[in-house]
Amino acid sequence: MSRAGIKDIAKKANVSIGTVDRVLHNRGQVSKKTKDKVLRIIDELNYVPNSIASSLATKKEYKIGVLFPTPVDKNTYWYYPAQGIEKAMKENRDYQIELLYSYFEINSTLDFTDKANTLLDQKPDGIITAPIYKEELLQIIENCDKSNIKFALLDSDIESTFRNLYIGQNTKQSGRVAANLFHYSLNSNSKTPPRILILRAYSIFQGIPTIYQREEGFREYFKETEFKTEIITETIEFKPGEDISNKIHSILLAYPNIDAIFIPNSKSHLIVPQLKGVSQRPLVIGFDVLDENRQLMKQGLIDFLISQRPVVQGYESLNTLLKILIEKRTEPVIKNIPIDIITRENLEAYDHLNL
Amino acid sequence: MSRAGIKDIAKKANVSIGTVDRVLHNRGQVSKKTKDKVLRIIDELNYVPNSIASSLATKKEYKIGVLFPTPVDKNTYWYYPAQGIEKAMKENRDYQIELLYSYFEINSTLDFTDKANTLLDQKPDGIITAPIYKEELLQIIENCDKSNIKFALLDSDIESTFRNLYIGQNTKQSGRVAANLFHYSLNSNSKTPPRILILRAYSIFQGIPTIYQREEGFREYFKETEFKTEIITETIEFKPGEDISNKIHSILLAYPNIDAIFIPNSKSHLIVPQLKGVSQRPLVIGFDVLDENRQLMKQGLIDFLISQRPVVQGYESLNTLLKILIEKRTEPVIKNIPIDIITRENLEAYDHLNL
DNA sequence: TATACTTTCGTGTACGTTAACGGAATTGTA
DNA sequence: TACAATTCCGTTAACGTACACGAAAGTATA
Repeated sequence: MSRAGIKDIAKKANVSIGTVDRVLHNRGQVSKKTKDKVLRIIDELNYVPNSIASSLATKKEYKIGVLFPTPVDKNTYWYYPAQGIEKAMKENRDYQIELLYSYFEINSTLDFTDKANTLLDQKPDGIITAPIYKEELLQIIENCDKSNIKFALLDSDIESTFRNLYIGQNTKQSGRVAANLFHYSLNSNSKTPPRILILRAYSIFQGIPTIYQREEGFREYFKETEFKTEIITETIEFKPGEDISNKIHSILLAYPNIDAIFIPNSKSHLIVPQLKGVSQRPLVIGFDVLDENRQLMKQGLIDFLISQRPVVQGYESLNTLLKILIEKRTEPVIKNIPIDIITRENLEAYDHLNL
Repeated sequence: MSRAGIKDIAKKANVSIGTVDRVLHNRGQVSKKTKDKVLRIIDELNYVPNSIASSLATKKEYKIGVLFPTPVDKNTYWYYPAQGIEKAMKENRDYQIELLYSYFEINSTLDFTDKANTLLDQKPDGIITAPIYKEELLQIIENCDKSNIKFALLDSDIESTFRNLYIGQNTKQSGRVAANLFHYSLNSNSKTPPRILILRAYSIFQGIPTIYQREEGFREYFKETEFKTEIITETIEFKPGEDISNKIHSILLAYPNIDAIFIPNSKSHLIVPQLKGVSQRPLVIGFDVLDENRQLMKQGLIDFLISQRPVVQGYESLNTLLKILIEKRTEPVIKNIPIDIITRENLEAYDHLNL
């Protein structure tokens, strides 16, 4: 026999499907006695709702807010999660989903809270965003909890005290992966230990924890292994759109005999073009396969890129959030994103939708 | 206004929904004149069927055959695609799918055609299998075409002259990826060029094209770059279950000063345990994150594994095949699987479901 | 006991599509 | 022209669930 439905339950419990429905959705209006009976039978038949029929019957429209930093172009990380969300929208076009996009200035905590609150005013069923400014975010999440707005966090290094949906990579570990690749690639039996430059360039207010966590993993790896290195660190803070080629140029000039550069965020494309003239090119590991990074890797200016699949993250966020809303789930869902190693040789094998 | 439905079309065309349904599904019984009219209006309203309602209304049961080599345990590659298929089954439990599993002896072409034909006798709607024995497969595919049985090929290096669904990796390129990793990791400025051993071990009758294609890419890479290497090749054919540790041991003894070993298939776990005593351990690159390979990588006996995401392949095969059957698609679908690079450091970040 | 109110429950319609059934219109045959 | 065969098309009952509506039963108040 095929799966038990609401009708089977009703028959077996000598009640109507209406009653079963009320029990299933906790709508009250059912005496404790019959409720218990129905629940028992639901359990007995181990009823699983037919989500197809369910979503056909409900005409509910889901409003979902998307709160990202403004993506200027394909060289902004935040361009990509939105791609994944759009893909998920297409696949779920049978559901009524209204997307409320909202963008905030990446270097302004004020703008973040501002846009977040505007979004909340529209009373969405769920919100997709990222923990760029954790302190401020905590406030927002508290509000959401009160209004029962579901929460999906991308790029979140998972140590959730919050609710709902978390999608992200083990950030520290991704730094270790970078170190490991250097370990393999740098010549160990030269007399002096290899010199590695860690180059942080960001326009986020006070930087973002991600960068430091990656760096932490990076250093930890070398400390654990017997591999000796000399690590130099440089930081560039800049405004979005600002031309920093000079700053970078002078840093690179200051350290002429560097063996490797570690760029702990997506900004390789701002840095490595300055390496074009250099004779003994250092090894470069960066993050995120942005459009320009991809080009520079093809040209041989970037050796390794570590991807955190932003498109997949976006895709999964909407998909899973929707599932949470439909199935009225409450336990938090955690999706761990693999740490992909991209080189010139496997770059083409990843189409942009699974990056 | 929301999406146009079958009813809207009917109204606008002054026909009944029955007629619209007939033209939508090409069931005939409609005069050319009204058919054209309906088609025009379908186009005008750019009607997209509501697949939710559709799948609720059809009670069709889909029979899908799965034809794989017998998976003995978690160290058989073919254990993993089945995992993915099971995952897809769970997600699609609202559809009525009957899975017809069929396993053949991996070293017998006869058993393959035999099991394949038995499967076809059961008249499935689709078949999922892999091009292990291409010649024999061609026959089967021809038969399927005649009976309009849809075909999904896993692990297929895409150069499809066939139909339906192809899922696979660019095999040759994956060999290049391996070479590229050696290129980074092997010490270039020693006096003698590094010595690389290619070790093929298989129990498939006459080997499988995949192995040779990977090898081809591997050699091609070194030929293209100026990187000098000495490449030695050894082959071991064995019966499933046979203990080949002695054979491997003697091969490794024969080449004591090897710098690296390239294992172009999933059999690392049969080979590298023999390296345990060796003082100057060679670099090892293998394929596929099987259970044992994973352990050996953790122990440091395997440096890189290249994954072709067998679980994902299985998952996608059923999912997409189902979509093809439901939407009655005819154009072939091709899914390109990324070439994942796995190391000790990012191993844990891939849970077995996205490998 | 009559009336009003509350709780509990059953019925019916809807969601958009599928597909069987049978009636009307058209064509063919004598 | 009458009748059968065929083609065309409309009606209707599903599919499993959601939810509004109102009826019945139970409880409280006079």
